[in-house]
Amino acid sequence: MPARTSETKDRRTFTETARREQIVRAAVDTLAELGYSDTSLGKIARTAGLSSVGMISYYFSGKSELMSEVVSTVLTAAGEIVAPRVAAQETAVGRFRTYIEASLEHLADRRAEAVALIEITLGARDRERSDELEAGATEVVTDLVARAQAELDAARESTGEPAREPLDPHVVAVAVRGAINSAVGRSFRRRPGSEADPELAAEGAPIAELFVRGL
Amino acid sequence: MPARTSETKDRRTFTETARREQIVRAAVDTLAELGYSDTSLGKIARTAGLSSVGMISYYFSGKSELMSEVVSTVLTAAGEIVAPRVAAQETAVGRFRTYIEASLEHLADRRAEAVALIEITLGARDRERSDELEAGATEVVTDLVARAQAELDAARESTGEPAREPLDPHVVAVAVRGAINSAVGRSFRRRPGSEADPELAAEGAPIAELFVRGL
DNA sequence: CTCGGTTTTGTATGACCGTACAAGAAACAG
DNA sequence: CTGTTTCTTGTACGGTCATACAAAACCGAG
Repeated sequence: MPARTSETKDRRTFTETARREQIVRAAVDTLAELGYSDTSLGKIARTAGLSSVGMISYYFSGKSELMSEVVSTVLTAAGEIVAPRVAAQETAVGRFRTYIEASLEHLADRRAEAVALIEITLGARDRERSDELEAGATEVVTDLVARAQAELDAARESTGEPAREPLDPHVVAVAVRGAINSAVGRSFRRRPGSEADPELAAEGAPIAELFVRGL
Repeated sequence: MPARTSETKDRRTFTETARREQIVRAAVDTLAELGYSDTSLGKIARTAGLSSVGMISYYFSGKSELMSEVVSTVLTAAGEIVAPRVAAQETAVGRFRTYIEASLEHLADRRAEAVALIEITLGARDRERSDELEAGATEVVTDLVARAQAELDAARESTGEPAREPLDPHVVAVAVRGAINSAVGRSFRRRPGSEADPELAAEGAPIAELFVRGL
């Protein structure tokens, strides 16, 4: 074991990162095409063009780690696209609207990733981590909803409009996330495959409008 | 083969109907507890208190038929509760609102059935039938949405209120169904088990209000 | 009691799964 | 060239699954 200056371990070989990426991509495509229950390491290896399942075992400690890697890869990519667009908005309503629109536009471009994520979330037996993730996402939306609500209420008060009975932001947030997932599912049913779906991207605006009107 | 007057086959033995019912109930509970991918005929037999899986094979042609029976049983029960309540409403908005409220109240009382249905829908490999079912349900909602929209538009016009840009009823319907499913899923995550969840039942009104405001 | 259908039990089979592992091939450093 | 590490291949094991099927138990009618 050679002594290094700062790091004691060389972290990742070139081959290793490339292989891991290749396998994760194949896992995403397989999950999207076959669903969680019909996805096996053998099928993933086949999709990836690997001649042996042993390959996957070499680069991942097991199926569980591979699935975790898929989830974190997909979520990280989504966050990097959506978060800055949301943050760029100046009003709370704009941020809420943009979250929905940007999410659907992003998912329309990467439907396989989106479906793979849903499959893992609903299919994996180890639900603790999935639930944690879902809860985190819902919490973000809850915050966006609450702030948009406050902004709209203030605006209504200043123009003398009658106040509305406030809706529980958490309930609204769950509805929003359900609407997004449902739209993605329908898009995939309507047109299976990995190509982008412009119809899905176009649904962001009306869905956002629907919820903003309701706040 | 004895010749009968009208029916050539005696339809169902007493034992047969009772056993089928017992097995379907056990399937529902198992699906709700373990999820589709961890549900097997063996586990279902165990839940039902049967000493052998052969029992299931005797009363059902296979796993596929059992799952179909679960789906149709659950959907029939739901329809019998929700449909008359919806039909009793006099206004289109009332029918739309009642659909959401009655659905959530019914599902709150029978969460195991609801979760089992979702598990089959998302987990079963034979997606044709599930997609057909989901499409049918969404079509019903689409109709409710379109009529409520028309009613609200007419009301706005008669009071001189400005007209709203109309939202695609199909997009709204998908959002509604997603919101319902999402609420059920969260209820089950919050409190696993088969007992009724009063919180879920109470969410019907605000969710309906949210969508009615948005139309 | 006896017989014929119905119901229940128990087991066998073949397929697929995740994982482990041995052995070979390739890349590479000294 | 040689030894070592990294990478790849192929196979084998233990387990679970859906299904099929044979034998036993049950039960009502004649």
